[in-house]
Amino acid sequence: MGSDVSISKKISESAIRRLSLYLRNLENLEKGGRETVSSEEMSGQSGTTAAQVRKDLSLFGSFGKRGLGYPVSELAERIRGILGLDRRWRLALIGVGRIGSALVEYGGFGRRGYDIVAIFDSDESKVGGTRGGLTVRHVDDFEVVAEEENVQIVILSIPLEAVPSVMDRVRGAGVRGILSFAPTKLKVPDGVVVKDVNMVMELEALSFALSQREGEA
Amino acid sequence: MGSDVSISKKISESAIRRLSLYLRNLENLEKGGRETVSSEEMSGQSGTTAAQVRKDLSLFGSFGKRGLGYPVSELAERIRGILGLDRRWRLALIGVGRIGSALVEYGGFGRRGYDIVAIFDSDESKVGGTRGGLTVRHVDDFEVVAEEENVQIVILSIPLEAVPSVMDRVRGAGVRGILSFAPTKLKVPDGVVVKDVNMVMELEALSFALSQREGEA
DNA sequence: AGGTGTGAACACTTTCACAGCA
DNA sequence: TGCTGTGAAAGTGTTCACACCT
Repeated sequence: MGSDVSISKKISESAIRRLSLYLRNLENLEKGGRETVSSEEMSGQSGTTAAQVRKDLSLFGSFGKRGLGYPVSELAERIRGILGLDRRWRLALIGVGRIGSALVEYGGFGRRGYDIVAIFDSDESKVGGTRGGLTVRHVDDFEVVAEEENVQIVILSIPLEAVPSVMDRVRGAGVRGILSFAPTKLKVPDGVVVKDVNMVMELEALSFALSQREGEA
Repeated sequence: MGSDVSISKKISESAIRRLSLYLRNLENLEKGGRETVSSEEMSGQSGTTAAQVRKDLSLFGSFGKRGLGYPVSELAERIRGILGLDRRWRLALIGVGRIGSALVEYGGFGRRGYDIVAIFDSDESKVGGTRGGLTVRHVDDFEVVAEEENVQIVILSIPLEAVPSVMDRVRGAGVRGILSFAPTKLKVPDGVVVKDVNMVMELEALSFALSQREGEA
């Protein structure tokens, strides 16, 4: 039955991350005018194996042609569909510190379907200022504005001590997705999805690996 | 010779990430003056299970006391040792754009043992300027300076198109660890460890999860 | 009693290897 | 022939359950 749409299997986190990587590589190939690509070549660009690429793609359907490979543009389009990038998302950013400001001013999110529609801070001296063309609002107004602006995803770039109070507001607003830069495991109700970006954790994984290596040979 | 040092078992990436999280939670407990903590409580703060916590810790030794739990300060100290945080690391940052500047100016790395000792860019108009008290050097000087300054880890906050030329220099300098914000899989020689921080990938994993949910119920 | 440390069972992910289609 | 799609095998990571120590 052509139930192409709703996926019943459980898709792993890592498979999704790889899809995201494949997509970026496909988009580069597309720019170069390439028509088809093999799982072998895709694996080289993604640091994985050809079998892994085929398995990942086969979770969502049969996109390739045997003997030929995958059609570049079509596959890219399919992956965009899978990742929910065939639509636009409305984001709010809370915490206009160094990282928060850098993110708003970066402006590259829009190109990938993510529109930052409102930004917030609790610091009165920042409220009313602008970043990347948006006016900083007070975080006390978050629930109202989030509703008005139909915010679906929140980017949290706030320090540890701000987490409890800010999270009360975020939960109150019924936001379903959070991209968190806060250095802690957020507590959220069922149904809310959190992804963490944690530089310190990555650095620590790095120093662990380097320390290990020193011990050897 | 307590064979405490070199670990023979294979330690998973995820176990290390959890250790990093445990450490942060332990340091918070320490501030609150807590003496001991159970795997049960640690699991609550880390979003995992008590068994997982015990397994993770047991990979490196027996730090707890049956019937009592783990001594907070001592365990924190042990984890710091495991993660290679009982020493200082010398970092260089390449790419003083928005993200790069935010990272240097953040200044919080020093507190955790990571000293940024030099910063680089290829943009002549930025070279000679300062960020967080450091003078921006030209990336052409990277190899020389990295040697002089004994750089062990590089933070790469550069755009895609700069990757090939910058990576030539980084490889040439014999750096062993890279924390990359570049939106691609870096190609490095054996023995060089790379950790990626990729916000777009996390956002895409988020929109995938949210899209899935919409299909349901 | 209370809570760790850990082998054994289970669950999930990746790799292999090959049938089958263009 | 060339390369996909996929069951089956191998490998990894997580959970269970309980012996054992304080």
